[in-house]
Amino acid sequence: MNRQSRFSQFLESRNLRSTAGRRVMLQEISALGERHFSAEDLVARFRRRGRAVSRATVYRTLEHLLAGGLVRRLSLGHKHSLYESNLGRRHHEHLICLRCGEVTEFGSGTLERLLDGVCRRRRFVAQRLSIQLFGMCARCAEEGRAKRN
Amino acid sequence: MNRQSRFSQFLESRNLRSTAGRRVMLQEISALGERHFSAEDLVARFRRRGRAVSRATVYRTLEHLLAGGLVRRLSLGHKHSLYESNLGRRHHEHLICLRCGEVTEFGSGTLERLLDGVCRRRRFVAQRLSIQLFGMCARCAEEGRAKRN
DNA sequence: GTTACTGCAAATAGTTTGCATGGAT
DNA sequence: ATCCATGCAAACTATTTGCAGTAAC
Repeated sequence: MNRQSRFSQFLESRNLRSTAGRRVMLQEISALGERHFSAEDLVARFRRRGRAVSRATVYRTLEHLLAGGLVRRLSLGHKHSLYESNLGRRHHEHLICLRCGEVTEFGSGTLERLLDGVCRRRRFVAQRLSIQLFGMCARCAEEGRAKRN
Repeated sequence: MNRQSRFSQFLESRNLRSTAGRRVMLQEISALGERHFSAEDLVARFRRRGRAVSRATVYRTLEHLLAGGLVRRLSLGHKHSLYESNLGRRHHEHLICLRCGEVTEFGSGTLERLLDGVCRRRRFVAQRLSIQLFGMCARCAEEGRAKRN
């Protein structure tokens, strides 16, 4: 099932209406592919393309997309949230470089199985994982080493 | 090495001064044991005990304690940060119940080794892990099941 | 004596909300 | 016709900051 129809279905299932703003948002988010984006990024992109969607609507729609599992919200150490499209993507988590800000992704079946085990043992029903490793990427670590020598 | 002397040492190493406010904060945080607390919690506790430390100082001192590794900052899904004392504690991560808000901890050597491997392979130097599982605790899941039947 | 620390209040930034109007069903 | 969605601006919340006075070294 594609993004469009998943969204329509979600809207219908909750008695939400298919409006221009919502369709544009879904479209724009699809266009962003695997990139991370903030609410503000979206507002700016809409402006640039002359299809204004207000900040309020962006935030409200993001809530719906989150509830419907079409996007994922990330906490990568900024005071604002970032989001990423969540359709047709393998589960993954993030490595964040504290020096240059680079964000890379990693996924691991072993990791997921391990956490599944943790949950099963505690009869905890996980709905959402949030895993981030903060540190220094290879390049920055290398530069740091060079400087110290 | 105990908390007090680790803190003194940290202050000294950075040319920071040992002030009343900072000592009181360290004390109060020790008294909180393994509990999680917000910046605001601390301000309130100081008020109640008649040893006022201003909000600004609380935030500024928390920064130092974080830098010195004496406390850890947690993102448990609120808009404010929570903190926990980080001395004499085994590494652990958190399970957060989205229904009742209960937070439980879990630690796993296997998990740490696994993530170490991920980092080594990418030559990423991890400084800090942030792992949260959001979902439903055993009790809430049970109640949910009961209600649906 | 020098320099760092503190408290206050104001500033900041991201996000949320009330309300009047417009649009989907 | 109903009731949900939108835009605007104002509200809100956690956190940060400038500054003038105070305390540690």
